[in-house]
Amino acid sequence: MADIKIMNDAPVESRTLADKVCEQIINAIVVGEIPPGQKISEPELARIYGISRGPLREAMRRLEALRLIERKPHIGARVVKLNEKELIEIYRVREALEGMACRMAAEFMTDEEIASLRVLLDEHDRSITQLDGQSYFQKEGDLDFHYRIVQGSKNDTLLELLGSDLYHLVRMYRYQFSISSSRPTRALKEHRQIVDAIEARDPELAEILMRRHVSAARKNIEEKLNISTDLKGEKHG
Amino acid sequence: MADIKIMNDAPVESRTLADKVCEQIINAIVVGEIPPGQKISEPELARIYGISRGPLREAMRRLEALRLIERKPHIGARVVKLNEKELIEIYRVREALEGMACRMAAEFMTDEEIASLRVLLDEHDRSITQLDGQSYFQKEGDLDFHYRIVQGSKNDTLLELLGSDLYHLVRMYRYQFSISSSRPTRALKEHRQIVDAIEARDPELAEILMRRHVSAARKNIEEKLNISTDLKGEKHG
DNA sequence: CCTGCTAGGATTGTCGACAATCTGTTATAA
DNA sequence: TTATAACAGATTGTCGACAATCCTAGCAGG
Repeated sequence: MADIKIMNDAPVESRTLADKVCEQIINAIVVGEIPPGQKISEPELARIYGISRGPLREAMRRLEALRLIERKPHIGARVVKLNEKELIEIYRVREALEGMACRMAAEFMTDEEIASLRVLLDEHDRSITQLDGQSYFQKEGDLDFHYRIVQGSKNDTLLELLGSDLYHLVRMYRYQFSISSSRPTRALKEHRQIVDAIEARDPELAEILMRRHVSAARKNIEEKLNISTDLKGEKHG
Repeated sequence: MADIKIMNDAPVESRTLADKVCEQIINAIVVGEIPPGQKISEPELARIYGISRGPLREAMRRLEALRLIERKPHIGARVVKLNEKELIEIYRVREALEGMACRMAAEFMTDEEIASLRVLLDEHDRSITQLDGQSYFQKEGDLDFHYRIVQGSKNDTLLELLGSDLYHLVRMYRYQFSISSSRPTRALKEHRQIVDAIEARDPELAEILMRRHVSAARKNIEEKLNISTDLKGEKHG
């Protein structure tokens, strides 16, 4: 059901071709349909999506701004190659930004939004116990929670930065590295603590908890990456 | 001398037309040469810059991503209208992002970079005492300092978010609202404290000081805006 | 006088074709 | 055999023209 209803604000309105194709390509890249590092052939993509190169190039400009592709003049565009360094960098940004968002959410979130957030967490709880925390929660469900917090900050700039820009990259990394949220139960517990702080209207605590939550996720990834690189190194010894 | 050498990474290389024109338009908008709220006529701009509408539209897509213009399908693009709400929002984002940057700068900045930062502050000091803190420091000099901190974080994602995206908007707001840094002497003092914390390799303190520094700037702006709106309200009574 | 419709003009969105640049190959010479 | 240079093919960058949509002025009707 969920798909990515979160991300697109306009449903199916009369948008321009470039916009529609852009969204399609975003999803194709995020899901891995267009693999990372692959060169993007403008004529080929134009043929696939049944449009001309004009709108396609406009869409690619937007993809470049989203850091989903990299362009070099007269050479071409490639889907971003995933490297762990940038992943860690993004989590640093998330820690700062979502910490601030959570602080502001504790101030400005409405009681209805908080209640709705609790319902969402209950859904996650069921999803975890039933499905052993595999499918939904690990992919989009977690971002769903975080997105709502950012919404609650009532800061549109923050919302656009995180929701429309960075989260595409986060989703992409999750699909590519198949990063499981590793400890869904633990994460859910932290989510509940965060909501508690927001409900208590305690901005400082809310920010600290969110920062620790994101920071923990980053450290977890760093650890996994180190282990995997260590294993790679062991092979030679 | 300074101009905006900070922002553009590539000097005058063989870039594409769209890129060069994009940069020109960015500066035109930031400086106010193209006034806020004005509708952008594609044929006219294309004629002015001597290019076709194709590259121009690509440039405009980038401008849209930078939040310098707003596009509506089939209607047109307008230069963003400046409103105080968004300005405050941006300062919240800066507080979070630059706080994190400063924390990381305290960890990863090289001794040479720190020394160079001190030299910069000495220049600012002279600039203030000589020119009564009017011209340079208030406009680009302050951002120069902040940019170097972000560079020192060694986090390219952070650098791109702040340096290539948000700072254009910050510069624009400064030109439009002619926001003086209000208390250059005070700001310089805070800058020195920040550098001290970085030099002491104290990430926590560095982050706190930077956040307070940005937060103080935000509150100062809020205060000014409230006063001006109050005055507006008084007129009617 | 005001409201709603219509036609004209202008602007945006899209397309196909041409020019400039890069990449890979091949031929030639040291 | 290796290195250099020219050539061919393909790809990207740019342009002008056509189609679709929107804004506005004018007019008919109430």
